[in-house]
Amino acid sequence: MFHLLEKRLQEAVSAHLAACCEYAGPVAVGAPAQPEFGELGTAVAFQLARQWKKPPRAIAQELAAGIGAIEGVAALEPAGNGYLNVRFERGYYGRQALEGAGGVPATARTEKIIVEHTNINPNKAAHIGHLRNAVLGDTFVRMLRARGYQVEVQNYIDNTGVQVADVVAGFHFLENKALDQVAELARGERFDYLCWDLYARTSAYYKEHPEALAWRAETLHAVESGQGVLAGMAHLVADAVVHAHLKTMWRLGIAYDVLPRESEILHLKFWATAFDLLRQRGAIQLETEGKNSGCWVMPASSFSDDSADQDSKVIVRSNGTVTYVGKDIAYQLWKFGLLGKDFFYRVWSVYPDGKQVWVSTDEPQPAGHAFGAGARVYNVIDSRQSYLQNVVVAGLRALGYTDQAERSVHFSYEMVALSPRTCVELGIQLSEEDQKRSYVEVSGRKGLGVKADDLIDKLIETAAREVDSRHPDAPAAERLQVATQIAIGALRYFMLKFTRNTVIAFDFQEALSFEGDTGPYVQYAAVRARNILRKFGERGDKLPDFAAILDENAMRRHLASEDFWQLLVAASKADAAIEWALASGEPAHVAKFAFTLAQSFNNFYHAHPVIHEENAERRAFLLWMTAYFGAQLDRTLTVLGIELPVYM
RNA sequence: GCGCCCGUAGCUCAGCCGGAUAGAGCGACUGGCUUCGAACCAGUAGGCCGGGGGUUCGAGUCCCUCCGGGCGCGCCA
Repeated sequence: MFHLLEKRLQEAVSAHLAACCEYAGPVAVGAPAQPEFGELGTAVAFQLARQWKKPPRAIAQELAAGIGAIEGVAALEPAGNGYLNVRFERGYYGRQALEGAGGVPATARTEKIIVEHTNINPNKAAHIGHLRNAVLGDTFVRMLRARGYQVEVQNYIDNTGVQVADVVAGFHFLENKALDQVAELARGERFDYLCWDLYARTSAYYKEHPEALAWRAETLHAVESGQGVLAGMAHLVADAVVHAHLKTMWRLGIAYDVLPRESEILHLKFWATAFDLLRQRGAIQLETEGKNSGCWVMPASSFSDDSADQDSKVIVRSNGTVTYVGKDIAYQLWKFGLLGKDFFYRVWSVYPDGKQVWVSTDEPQPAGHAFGAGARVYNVIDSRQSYLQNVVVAGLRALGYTDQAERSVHFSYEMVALSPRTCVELGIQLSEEDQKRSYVEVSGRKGLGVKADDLIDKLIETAAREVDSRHPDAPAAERLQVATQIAIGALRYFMLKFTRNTVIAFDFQEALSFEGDTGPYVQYAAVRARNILRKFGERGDKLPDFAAILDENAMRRHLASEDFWQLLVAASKADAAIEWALASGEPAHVAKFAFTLAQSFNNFYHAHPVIHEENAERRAFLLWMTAYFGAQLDRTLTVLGIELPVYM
């Protein structure tokens, strides 16, 4: 609702300035510093003052007089040295909020947006760093969908890379396991945990015995040829671990549409096609001398401003194999539908809610689902890869796809490290240097880190203790469900409360907290709102007909109270918050808004008893406010992927 | 050496293309449960927004510079 008025004001001011003075510059509209100043304001008069050589205050006055009536706006007030503040018509605003105006985007958007996230190497269990990736990506998807965008969620599976090869080498060479033995293990519980340990052990073994690296080479070679025991084992391991990852992510409410796999990129020769394109259009060139002799490289001038100081990037090695960046360029081309090739697809698995997730395959399938060919692509990838992501985008540009290069976004985020205190809890030995730092980086290769499922389990355990003590008589299964929802709420909120370029120093104590700026705080507010309405019903009262009782005049009477008015304005900002978060690419803003909204409701809850209100009209208003807050909290939590427990 | 990111209250962090008196949570201290359940609320203390220069009517926000910290810069992915 707020967003609607915000847009309306912005358009009115812009239109007026265009008509009267041929001004076409930007007009920034936002909430004033103090609520007493009004609901919205603009400082545009200060900008104009310079050009027009007039005092800003005079301009603000002219604007106030010239803009004319705006639907829903009661007054335009010049203020301070040149601000123009706006007061809403309270009765109108309340009534519009009641009728649900401004809740949905006016037009559904047809272009397809691809969001790629998670992308965990399928050779070990997911850890907290992967959780940040997946939660950020999933929440961004939910934000887009909430605003009417069509989104396709991809989770890229590198099932033929070094990491999988190392685990396979571990099974085969280090542990002398046969294919059927590994298959047996893969059918068991927590195969991803077993791989986690084996991966660490194999990596450690390489370090002690560098000659064992030949195992890796042999395995990679076998995987590429697709023949033999090692190749079969690689398939088995990767598939089993992908199933484990999807299960872990599903615990957090995260699902995917399609899993494009590296193996099909190889078999369907995506790279060969991309290579022809790159060569024909001169994006890459064959080096004939120097250290990169025999390699196809992308010149530094393609991706760097001061190319004198930068090395060119090898795309094809001197032995003819393609690097990661090369494969990623091919993959990006496919995402935009520019490769002229596609995968075949089959159903990988079905989620408990019936939704299907598809996987790429090289075997022809009956015509069915098609994926890729997006108009816009977001790649949720850790900021440590920004150099490589730049090269990939430069590849698009060098091919002449400048539009697509601009629509390919590296949705980057900083790593999740561990607090020193948490390292001690996990029994990780810290050097003296590390102890002084505020955080310590995790390492999958060394097996150091917090596994996602362990963390979720620990959160559920902590939440369950609280739930059990508060609701000892509730059925056990229900208590567990509530504890799970609280745990997931806490975890998702924790991963979202930081802006993307903040390094998270993960700390158990902090993450296990359910008070203050946390997910459960927001859930608690929403549960309270629903409890009021439920309790009201349990007393045998019927919910009043809000639309009939609360006409514009009634709204105006109740919203004359500054207290109620500020609460309603705060509650009505959900769309504005989502829109802002989308524009700035910061899911954290939605989390922040959810917290502020919950705070507002808790204030309301504490200050105004609803059920015990004796005046019927006022009670109806309070009940409506409760319902409105509840709906807004619910909506915001949905965007954050946080569920609403039946009680707390 | 080059590139990117960070530096705001004791701690962890917000701060919407530059706008009015810099905010929140935690921690500390004081108070509030026989009410719609206190996973809550009200209040107090706590700041030269890393230092210095510049642009501007106006700078936590933009530019330059220095200091401190992190991450990248492979024919690994």
